[in-house]
Amino acid sequence: MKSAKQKYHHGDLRAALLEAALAVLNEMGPQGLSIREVARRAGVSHTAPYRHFADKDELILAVVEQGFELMQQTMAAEQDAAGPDTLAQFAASGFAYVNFALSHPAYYRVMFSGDLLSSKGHVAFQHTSSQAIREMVTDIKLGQEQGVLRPGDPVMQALTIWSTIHGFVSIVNDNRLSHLVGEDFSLDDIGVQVLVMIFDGLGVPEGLEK
Amino acid sequence: MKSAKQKYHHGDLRAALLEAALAVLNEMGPQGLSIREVARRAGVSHTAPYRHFADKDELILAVVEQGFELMQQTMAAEQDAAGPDTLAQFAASGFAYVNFALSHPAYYRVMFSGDLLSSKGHVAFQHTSSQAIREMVTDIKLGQEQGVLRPGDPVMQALTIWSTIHGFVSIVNDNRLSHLVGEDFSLDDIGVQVLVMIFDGLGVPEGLEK
DNA sequence: TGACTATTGTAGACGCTGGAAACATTAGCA
DNA sequence: TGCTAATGTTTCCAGCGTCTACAATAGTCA
Repeated sequence: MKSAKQKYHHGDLRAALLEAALAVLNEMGPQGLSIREVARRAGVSHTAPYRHFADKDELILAVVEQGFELMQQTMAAEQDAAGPDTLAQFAASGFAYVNFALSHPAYYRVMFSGDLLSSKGHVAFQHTSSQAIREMVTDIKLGQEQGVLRPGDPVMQALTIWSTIHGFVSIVNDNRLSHLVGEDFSLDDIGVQVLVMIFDGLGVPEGLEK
Repeated sequence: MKSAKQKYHHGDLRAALLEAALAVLNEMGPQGLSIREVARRAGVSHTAPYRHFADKDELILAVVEQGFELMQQTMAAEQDAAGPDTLAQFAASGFAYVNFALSHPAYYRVMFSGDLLSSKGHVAFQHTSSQAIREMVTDIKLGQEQGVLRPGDPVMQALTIWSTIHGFVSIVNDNRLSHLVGEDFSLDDIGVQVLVMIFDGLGVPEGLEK
C-alpha cells in the first residue's frame, strides 16, 4: 500500500525518473540501470517513462546533462569563493572538479563513460563536455597573460590538465588504487600531490641536470 | 552451409570465443557484446560458452587478461628496442602505451572501463592493472637514480604519469576531441605534446617569474 | 457547465538477453 | 571394447527494451 494517495497522473514524473535513475546508478551500478527498474522506483508502469524519454539513451543523456549542470555550478561557486588570485582560482577549479568526481562517482561515471549508451546515443554524448573545456581554455589564457603558466598552446595545456585530472579520478573511481590509500594517505592528499606534480613537471629542470 | 565440416567438438572453442568477443566489441561496441552473439559467431549453440566461462563476467575478464598480456608484450618490445638510455626507454614505454590504447580501442576500453561487468565481477577486475603500475614504479626509481627524474615519491610520480596517459587516451577514445584533430594535428603530435608537458610542467619554473 | 482533445499513464505483446537443467555426442583411457 | 569425463545442444525461465492499443485525466473553448 502506498502512503500517498495514488493519482493517475504523477505530477512531475520526468524529475522523479531522473532521481530514481541516479539512485539506481549509485546503488546497483551501471549494469542495474534499466527503464523498468527506474519505473518501478517511481511507482509507475514500465512503459510510462516512454512518455518523457524516447528511449533508454535519452534517459541516460538527461542524467548526463543534469550532472554537467551540477558540476558546473559547483566549480563556479568554488572559483568565486577563491578570491581574485588567478592561480588560486585555477587551483580551486581543479579541486572542485576532483571533489565532484570523487563525491559523485555515479554521476561522473555516466557523464564520461558512454559505455551505457548505444552507439546511436554516442553522437549526442560527445558534445556534452565541449563547454567545460572551452571555459578551461579561457582560464588558461588568463593564467598565461598573468605569467603563472608557461607560454604555449592553451588548448594543449588544457588537454594535458584535463587528461591528468580525468585520468586520476577515473583510476580512483575504478578502485584501482585501493592498495595505496591507507592510514597514511587520504585521497585528498594524493590528489593535491598529483596536481602539484603536473604544475612543476616530473623532469629535472634545465640547468639542474647532474 | 559452413565451409568446413561441422564437428560436434569445436577443438579450441575457448580461443574462438575470445576472438569473437573482441570482434564484437570492435564492430558493435560494448552494448553489442552478448554471450549469444559471441556463440553465434563461433558457430555454436548459445549455451556452449558456459562450458568455458562460468558467466558473462568471466568471458569479459578473460578478454581483459588477454589484453593486458598483449599490451605488456608490446610495451616490453618497444622498451627493448629503445636502446640503453633510461629516458629513451621511458619515453618508448609511454608511446607504446598510448599507441596500444589508440590502435586497440576495444581492448583498452574493456580493460579499463569495468562498466561491462556486474558488480560481482569488479572484484577480480581491480587487480588486473596492479602489475603494470608496479613495473612503472621500478622504472621511475631507476630514472630518479640516474638523475633524469625529479626526486620524490615514485609511487606518486607513477600515478601522475599514469593518470595523464590514461586520461588522454580515454578522452581520445571517447571521441571527445574530434574538433581538435584536423589537418594540422595528428593524434600522435598531440600525444607527444602532452607527454612533453607533463615532463616539463605547466607552471613557470622558479626564478623565471615575471 | 459540458464536451472535445491533447497529455500522460496502463496492459499486453514481441524478440532479445543471461542463465539453469536435462540430454546428446564424443574423446580419452582402462 | 566399454566406461567416464568433457564438451556441445535443447528447452525453458525471467528480465530487458520497445511497440501498439487502450484508459484516465487535464486543459481548453463553446
